[in-house]
Amino acid sequence: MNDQFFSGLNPEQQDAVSTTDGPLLVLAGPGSGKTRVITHRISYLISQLSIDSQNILAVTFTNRAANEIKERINNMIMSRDAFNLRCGTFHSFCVYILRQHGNFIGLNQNFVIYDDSDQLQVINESLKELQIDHKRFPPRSLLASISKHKSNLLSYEVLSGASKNFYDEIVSRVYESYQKTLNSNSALDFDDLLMKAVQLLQNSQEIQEYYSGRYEHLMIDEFQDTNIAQYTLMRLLGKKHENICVVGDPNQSIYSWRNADIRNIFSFQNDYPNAKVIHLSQNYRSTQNILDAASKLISTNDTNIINKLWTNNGIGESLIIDEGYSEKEEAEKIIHEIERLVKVEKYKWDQCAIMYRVNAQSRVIEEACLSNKIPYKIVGGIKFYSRKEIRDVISYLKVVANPDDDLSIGRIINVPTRGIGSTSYNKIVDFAQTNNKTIYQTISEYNSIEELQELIGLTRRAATSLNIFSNLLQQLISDSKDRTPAEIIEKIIVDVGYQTFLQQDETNGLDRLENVMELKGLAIQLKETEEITSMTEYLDRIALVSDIDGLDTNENSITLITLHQSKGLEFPVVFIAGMEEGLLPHIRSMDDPVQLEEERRLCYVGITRAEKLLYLLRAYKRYGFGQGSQTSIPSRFLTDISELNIQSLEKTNSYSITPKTVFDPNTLHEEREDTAQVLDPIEIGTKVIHKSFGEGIVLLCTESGNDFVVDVHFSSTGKKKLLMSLANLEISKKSK
DNA sequence: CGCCGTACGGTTTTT
DNA sequence: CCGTACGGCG
Repeated sequence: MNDQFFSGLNPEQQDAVSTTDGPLLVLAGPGSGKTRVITHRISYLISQLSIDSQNILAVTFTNRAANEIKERINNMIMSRDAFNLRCGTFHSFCVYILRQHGNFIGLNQNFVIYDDSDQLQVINESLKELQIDHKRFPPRSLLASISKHKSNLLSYEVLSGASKNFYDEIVSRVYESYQKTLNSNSALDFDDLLMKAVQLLQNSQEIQEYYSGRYEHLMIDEFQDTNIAQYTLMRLLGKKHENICVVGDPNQSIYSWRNADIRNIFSFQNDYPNAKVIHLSQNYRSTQNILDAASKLISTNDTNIINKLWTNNGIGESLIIDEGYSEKEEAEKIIHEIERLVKVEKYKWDQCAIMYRVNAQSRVIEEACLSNKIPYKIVGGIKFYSRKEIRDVISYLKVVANPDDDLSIGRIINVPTRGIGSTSYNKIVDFAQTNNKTIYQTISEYNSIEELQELIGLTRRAATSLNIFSNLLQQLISDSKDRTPAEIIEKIIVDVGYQTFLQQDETNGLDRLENVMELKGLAIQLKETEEITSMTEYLDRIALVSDIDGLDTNENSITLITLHQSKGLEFPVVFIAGMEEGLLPHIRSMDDPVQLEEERRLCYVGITRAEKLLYLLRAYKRYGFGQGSQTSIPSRFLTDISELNIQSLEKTNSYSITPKTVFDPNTLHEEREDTAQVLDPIEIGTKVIHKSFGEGIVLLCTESGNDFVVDVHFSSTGKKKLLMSLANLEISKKSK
């Protein structure tokens, strides 16, 4: 029976699956069957050792990975039992225990989760209050510092008075104000989810006893990307049984910027001296050529933990490195090569992936897909939840779930416009603050127009509007008790008048309404598929699961994805675009050797996603952030692997592969005449055509660096200032 | 109070 | 280029 169970696993993998007593550290290279080990291990525990599946906790890095594991296990053991397995991210697990037992540490059970932009808004408000210049202390950087403290489980109380320098002092002050705002709004940010969960297990004897024995077996995937808070949580959860299996690859650690701490791997060995260590180094995914490139690249890192990759898959095709003149040509080359692979080599669209360092790169590639009619999907990057209309509706939902959320109330109090402007709003906030109440408490307590006028000092008009708003909220909140999220969204659209409000926007109103309808559609879908019926469940789900799945699964299309998100995936054909200094490695990481090594690991992750074919592309010229296009230097990562067997694409229409091209990154790029890029000033009075504004007349044209600023009067929209290199103005034939 | 205009700034990666 | 923030006017 066991023989059958282990068939298809190599001895190390078998060892990793069946070592189920005590701590286990699995150090596994890319493509070594990590997920396989985890799924087999869980199945082994359930089917061979008769462990009840609800006593197993498996932690993954993304929800996508969790779903994959669940699905595979369902297929393996075909029992409803597998359904009880708790498998998901640390964050989702924390939400789960906090919703159940958060009250033990005084947490409001209806807490809402704040996302990145909520956090920034709170920081900005804190800066105003503390009179800190947001230019000298950029909110993003303050937020990163605060987040770092939180990941290390440092509260502002602990921190206060310990500042070593002025910046630290500012951080700790902002941290305090920020945290107090979150607390009074009953809101948790992503770091709080972990921090409060740790607090819960540490501070409540009762809870600690329960949870430290609750899970007989603990499994953590992508262990190299856990932070201190997560590590602490692991220690607490595994305290009684110590059956903790962690799987990771130090060379794939790419989230230190999110406070992941690679030292967790060493801590594990220190904290569990009896831990067994298993190495998995055989690669089942890629060809030897691809692995050689990966090994060569990663061996350039000083902190590389040597883990020579090997495979029985054979040498495979050579790597292909090539250059486009511009990022546009880079994209065209990729797309044409994919077309060739599909037509000639019989690959399928969904076997091909294009990876890049920053989301912004996806746009040109997307355009190339559109113009060549190539089916594609973009993973992540879609800022669905950051659209105004979506944020508005979600703010309503958050308030319904947790009326204490002042931030969300502030967002909706005058949306749709109902006559409560900033002066009135400030009066309300001041009044609420001096009386130590939340906004909702204030407006529902003093719920007559007269009271609002007298106590808060509002005008009659504002007080009337506020009274209506207050009643509206109370109605929504009481309605939500026996209604589904979808029904509440419908109420917001119709009864609250959000639809009418959107219809005033003549240009995008319909699109925006459609987005809101999609949000409602998601609520309906989640009710059917995951039985999500309460508002908190719905909001938790939206906050925790970033990718809108179900939208593009099973679709036969190529994949556009950032290198970070590609972790854990594999594709027969992988293209990495933008192999340039400043992009990969990213300019913000180039002056710090530690960050530079992480960039190299990131590239390593990308390379090792490829099964059969790997293409590394760069552009000779690329549009910079400032203006105009700039020539770029080939990435040092190309130089790292330049001695290997490498070919390039032939510059014919079909871009077929040239055999035996010797590669030298420094001679690869060709100087070429600027063709369309030469900019000439346009004479005043010239008639021009713009893609979206239509016809117009040039009023003024002034030089600005390598570029020109053109003032145009359009018949459609009037006067506009445009940057010539970006505007794509076409000179109308009618003018002389 | 609400609308419209202009000025400005911003781009790493994400649970 | 694009979205947001803020100031002035009706």
